Amino acid sequence: MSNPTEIVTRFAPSPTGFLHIGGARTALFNWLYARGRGGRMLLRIEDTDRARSTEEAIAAILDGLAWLGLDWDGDPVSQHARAERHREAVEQLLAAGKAYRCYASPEELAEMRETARKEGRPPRYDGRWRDRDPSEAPQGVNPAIRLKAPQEGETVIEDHVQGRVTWQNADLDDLILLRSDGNPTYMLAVVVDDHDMGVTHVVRGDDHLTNAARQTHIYQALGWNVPEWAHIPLIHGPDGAKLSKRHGALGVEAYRAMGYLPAAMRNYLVRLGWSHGDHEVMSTEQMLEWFDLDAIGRSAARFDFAKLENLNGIYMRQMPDDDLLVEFRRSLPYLEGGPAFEEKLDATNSARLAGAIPGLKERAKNLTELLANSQFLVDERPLSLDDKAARILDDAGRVTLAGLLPLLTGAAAWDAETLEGIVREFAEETGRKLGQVAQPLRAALTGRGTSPGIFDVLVVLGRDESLGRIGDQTGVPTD
RNA sequence: GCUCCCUUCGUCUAGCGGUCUAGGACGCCGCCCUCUCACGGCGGAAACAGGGGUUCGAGUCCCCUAGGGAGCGCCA
Repeated sequence: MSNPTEIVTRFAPSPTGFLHIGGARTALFNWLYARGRGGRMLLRIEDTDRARSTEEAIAAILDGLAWLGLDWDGDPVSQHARAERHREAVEQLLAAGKAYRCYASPEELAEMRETARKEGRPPRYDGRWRDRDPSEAPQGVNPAIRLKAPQEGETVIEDHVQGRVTWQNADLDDLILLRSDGNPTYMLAVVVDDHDMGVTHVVRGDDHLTNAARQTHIYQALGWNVPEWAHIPLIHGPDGAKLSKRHGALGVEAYRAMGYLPAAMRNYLVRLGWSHGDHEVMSTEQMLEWFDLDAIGRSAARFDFAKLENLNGIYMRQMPDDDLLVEFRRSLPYLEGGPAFEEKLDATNSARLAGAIPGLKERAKNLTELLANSQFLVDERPLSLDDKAARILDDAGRVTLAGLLPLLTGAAAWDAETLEGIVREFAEETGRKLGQVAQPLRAALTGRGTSPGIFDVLVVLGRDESLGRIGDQTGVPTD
């Protein structure tokens, strides 16, 4: 029922851990390519390794994709569940004489690799059972099934990213299709599944590049069309080495916990290895329109937190206040200290938060910072002061506040314009610079040395709370 | 060891033989704005890995060297 020219991609993670950052980018590329061209993206869980696959990992991967805003068509396919079909394909190959039973023991195999290495040849199977008569099979040994791969000539793949890549068939060996316990190998399963699922474009990490050559042999033996390939470079850590846990190879949920926005994450990831002229910030719509496999670079990119941070800040500032507020509240359960903050969001504090968002979002590059900078809104009197605030509220600072308090108490209206007028006038008449008044005020109102504009803070906290907090620092009780 | 891939500012990249005295972004430095911190604005330092070719002309094409990466399993 599928359109013959329709593009079908797939993301095929193995559920042995979380969705790491490289996998997330691979998924994004698959998604962009398919969705940008009216095609479909499928999801397949490569769970043939039963010992290492877990339900939790599957859940984490689906959750990570959902958070990133990447969806797929149909139900996720379990590779393990298709083992019968994989065996069936091998029977077909056996019947056609394109595969054979191999009785070589693990010891023999190890020895083969050893000698090959010594002689400066690539370590590979020597094909000792390739043309041997079945009657020579040892008793009581279950054979593995190997592909009878071409031994001469060369195998060429035309890759959308890597270009034309050529291997001498002599350097490739007869890979195992079915293990001696009857279970299909990854190499076989991938080919059969991609074919059956109608995948037209295989977009994956370039650690699979050589696999493409060997898988091509399987496609050819089965008489199937070879899909289009796009092997994208891996992401490296800041030091240029393979991305490891101490770099950025965290699960995407870790980025959520650090307070990054999914949209910013997508934008950062898509620019790693791909670009469209000088465009740095682009909407998802633009990505879908511009993204192309042929424009992906061939060299590995390093993961740079500073740039992610900057992009995330841009997204936060660009986002409408209401949207950011929703996103922020939704992420609270995942942020450190978020749940405690959430508990304090009664009607009053929620209103304060909503009112403070415009001033807050200019000053935070991620939601974790936004949370930290929002803390003063829900803190209870009397506020505890951080070091900087304590220094500002020295004797002189307290005297200043004591002088200002009555004027604020008598404010005709509690809006930014009126309050600014009062404070500026007070500063002028008492021969102080505005900063000499604003800073003590800030310290008293927020308990910190930095905050959004002080007049906005006064308005957001409201008259009673503001006067109360100032009073707490002058020793003059107001309620 | 063998096979394959890669190499432009610290980082992500633009560049698809002449428009490159190499452009943008992050980061960094300086100045401005300013009630703090940010935002914003302006300016600055900063790269074609090295060597050979090809060509009238090379960051762009070819080769070599060096450096980096990936793969070489009855793992995926």
